Amino acid sequence: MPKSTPPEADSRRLQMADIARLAGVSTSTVSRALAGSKLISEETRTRVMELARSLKYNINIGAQNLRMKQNRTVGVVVPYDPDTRQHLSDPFFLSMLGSLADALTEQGFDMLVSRVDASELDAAAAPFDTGRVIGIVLIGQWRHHDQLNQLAARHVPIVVWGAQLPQQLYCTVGGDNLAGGELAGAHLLAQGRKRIAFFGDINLPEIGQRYEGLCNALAKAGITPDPALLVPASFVPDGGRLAVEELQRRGVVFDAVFAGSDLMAMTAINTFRQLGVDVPGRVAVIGYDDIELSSYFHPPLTTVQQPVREAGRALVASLLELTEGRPAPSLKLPTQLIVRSSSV
Amino acid sequence: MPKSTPPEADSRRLQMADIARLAGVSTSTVSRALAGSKLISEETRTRVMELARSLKYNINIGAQNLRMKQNRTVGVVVPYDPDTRQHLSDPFFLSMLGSLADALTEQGFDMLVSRVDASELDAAAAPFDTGRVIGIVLIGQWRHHDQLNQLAARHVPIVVWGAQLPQQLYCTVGGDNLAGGELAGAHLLAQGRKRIAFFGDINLPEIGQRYEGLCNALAKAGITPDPALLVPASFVPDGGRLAVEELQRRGVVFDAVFAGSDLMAMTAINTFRQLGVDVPGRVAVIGYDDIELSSYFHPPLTTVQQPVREAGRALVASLLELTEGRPAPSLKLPTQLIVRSSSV
DNA sequence: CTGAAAGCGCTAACAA
DNA sequence: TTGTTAGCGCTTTCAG
Repeated sequence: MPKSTPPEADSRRLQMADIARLAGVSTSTVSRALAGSKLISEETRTRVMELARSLKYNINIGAQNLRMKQNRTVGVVVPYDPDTRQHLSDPFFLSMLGSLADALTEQGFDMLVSRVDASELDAAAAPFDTGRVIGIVLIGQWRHHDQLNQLAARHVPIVVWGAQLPQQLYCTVGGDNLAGGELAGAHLLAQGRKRIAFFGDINLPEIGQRYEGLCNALAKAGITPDPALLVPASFVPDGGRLAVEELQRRGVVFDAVFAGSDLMAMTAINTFRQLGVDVPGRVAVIGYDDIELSSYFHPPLTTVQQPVREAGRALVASLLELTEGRPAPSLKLPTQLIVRSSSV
Repeated sequence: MPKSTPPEADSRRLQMADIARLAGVSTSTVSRALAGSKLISEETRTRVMELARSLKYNINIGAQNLRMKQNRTVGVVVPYDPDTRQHLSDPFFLSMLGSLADALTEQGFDMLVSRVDASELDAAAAPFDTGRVIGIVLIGQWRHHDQLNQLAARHVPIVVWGAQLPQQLYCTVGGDNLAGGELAGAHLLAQGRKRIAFFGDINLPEIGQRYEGLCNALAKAGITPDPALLVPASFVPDGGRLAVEELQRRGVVFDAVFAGSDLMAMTAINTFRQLGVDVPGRVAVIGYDDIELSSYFHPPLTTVQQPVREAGRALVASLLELTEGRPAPSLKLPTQLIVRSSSV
């Protein structure tokens, strides 16, 4: 185990006391000057600031935080699900990370990123428990509703990207999965498709709501969902391929696929191509997320767009509410159907 | 500006002194017990530990760090280039982030992620200067060689993902771009292609070396590179399309494209498709990076794989060397040609 | 084996 | 306007 301290051998790090000595004042004066306090005379203030700048002195934030009992870091944790293996490599999650980085930077906060094994989700609170961050944004609700509730009950300031569930103690920000699913369903129905297969694990709250949305759309068209068309695909790399094969094995008739994620839709389309099934001719396919590559795909993928930009901002805003002791209501962000060639 | 302190109104955070009082010992004893010191009797140690666990007490790392002058956080900074606009949304960079997260977690380090405007790159050192991190991993060398040299000269422990350059004071870890370029060129030549266009800004060190590799391959085949085949595409979202259009405008003959990134290759292929140009029939296309979606693309993309997994580990390993005062030689990681359908 | 006391680098009363 | 002093939450001599 390597030590983690730089060798202060040669040039010890500059401290406030050094600046004070060099400026011929007390550390309090330096502290005040650097903080822009009005208690300090214009003259000394600029003198101290100049000195500090020319010496490239920087305040030690750790010490400052300790003294002021403050902190401007938020934790972003990405649960790593041992089953599905979806982790920090999923394009959608990664884009959420980027969006969060932007939103936090904008607000002057630092971002401490960690991965945690989803099966021990309380570990997600570690950065908070140890005082490193003022709160946690968790990307990926999975099926850990209960563990998340426990965290919230422990008063860990946490906001989760995911679906709003009944009996929920924690704050969620998420896309409107129900509406998104319905949008997708309605679009497919409008194209004359009636046998719509759904790929995804409906035990995951978000996926479940997307499926429910699809069912709503079907209901409005007077169609009863056929359980044979529901394939419990997971987020494994080739989930789409497996789902298509399962569908074939079942020998069920279908003319459209609504996949729980873009990645799944893409692998499904590739599998169809290998099988000589024309997309969208024989089967219309629609994905979910609108990751960047969806538009580059062939055929360009019709999909439901998640509001990633807004998501980052909203997650941060809600977390800040929580850390200030105000309640943060869960939020449902609007989604949008992006029609491209894979479904028309 | 929101305040960033949680309301300690109700339940003040537990401290060591609380545990000490409850256990009827001194804080020193608690400190030692929790640290697993052998100076403490088996009995008190377990008693204290039990108590701490049952009360869910956690050591305040900030205070601990201050006192011990240590730190187990490393900064990962992603420069945001105002020109090319490539930032935290590029799939390759994002996957590097993931890989770093893994490598750091493995070593028990936390990861502080920040974005900085590449035009003020010294800001990259801020987390180090303020004592928040023990060193910096910078993803994206761009053309900021000089600024990076300055950071290194200031003794900021920093390792950069990118190309090794002459007169370089900082440590780089990167793929072997020269070999990668040559691999790609040789492959294309082996397919009988002789007029190979290159898409990318060769002023960027990594891209430049890839082009140089291509030229080496051409030279070995006795072919002189044609400047008309070099298109200075950038990383803008549809760089590939623009490059193809430029090529057409030039009216130059070509039978292959080597793109500086997979994204560029993909948009190029899409453009070719729209123009009715068969890939790989009329034009073979090869990308660079091997991002996850390359294999899902149609046609599946031939590309040069960057060793992302190893990269994360290597970057972290080198940084730790630096922080311990040891020199860290720059590293060139082997790359690999992944042949898929877009080129054969 | 345990406790008292000093101090990490900084800020904030309180005095001057 | 400035300095003195105490102390943020922890670890570690140094004594017992």
